[in-house]
Amino acid sequence: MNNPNTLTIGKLASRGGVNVQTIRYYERSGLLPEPVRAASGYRLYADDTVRRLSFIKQAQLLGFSLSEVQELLALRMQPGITCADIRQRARRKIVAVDSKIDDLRRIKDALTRLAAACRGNGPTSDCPILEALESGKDRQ
Amino acid sequence: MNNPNTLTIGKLASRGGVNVQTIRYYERSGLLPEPVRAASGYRLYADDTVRRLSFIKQAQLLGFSLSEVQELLALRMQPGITCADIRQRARRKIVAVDSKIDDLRRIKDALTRLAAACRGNGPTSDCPILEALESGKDRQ
DNA sequence: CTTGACTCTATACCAAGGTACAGGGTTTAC
DNA sequence: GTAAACCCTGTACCTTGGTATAGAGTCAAG
Repeated sequence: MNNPNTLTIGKLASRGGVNVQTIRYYERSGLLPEPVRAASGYRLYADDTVRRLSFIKQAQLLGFSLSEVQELLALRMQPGITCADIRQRARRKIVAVDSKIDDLRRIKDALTRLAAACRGNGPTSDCPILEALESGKDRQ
Repeated sequence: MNNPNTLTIGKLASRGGVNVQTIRYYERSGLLPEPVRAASGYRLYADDTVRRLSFIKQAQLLGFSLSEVQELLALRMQPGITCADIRQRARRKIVAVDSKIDDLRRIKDALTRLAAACRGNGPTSDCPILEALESGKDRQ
């Protein structure tokens, strides 16, 4: 029983490294359960809520949106859900991240081609970069 | 003089492949100049406005934000600005895109490591992915 | 017992890039 | 000559992930 509801929202915020407003926002969004309240109406959190905050932040860092984080949190609690289901989510996210990397790579290639085509002297009226943008021919 | 102001906003929109609202939005944002007006108040555009719309869209596809597009458009008109200035912008954008690619690659690596650590059998309570998220140890 | 720090709710605001709607006037096609 | 299709302005709304502000109540220290 080292888990009494003793954290006020401000303490939870500073331990979790987030803003007080953010915690209330997460509660509104369903990412954090509604906490118990003191007689004054103050929210009181258990210590392990810090870990839940950490979960949310780490998942965000890995590219999961808050609604995806919510799904992960919900999955975790559902009986019959296995590790494989979670891994499935991770794999789908890997595919999505890969696709974004490809997009950016194509963008980079197009920019690189344009920058190489531009000799860097002469007025902007002759700039191949600007010409490509106008005619829409920068993607080969 | 094959450039009279004959395009209504709807025709410009369909030729440019954008929404009528979008054109008005671009005007508000300073990306498109205020067009001349018919006696009725209707906007009338020259044919080459289609090229300007194309410029905007292509630059967006290359990762430029609308405010950056605005800068490019402004640069183009400034006397004394050369091709090299434009190329400079392109190179800065390449660096930014590269940095985003690196971020995504790090994310992908972390996800891949986690997915590999997960054997896929067993309950979610033992899932290494979920554990990593909770303890914040997924980045090595 | 007062002052400052904390908390409460409700609401508004931010970026970015638009989209939608209301309530009117205009133009075009039949 | 009328109905559909178009255009006008102004305003509100959307997403995502929060942040800020107002006005009020509460808690802890001196």
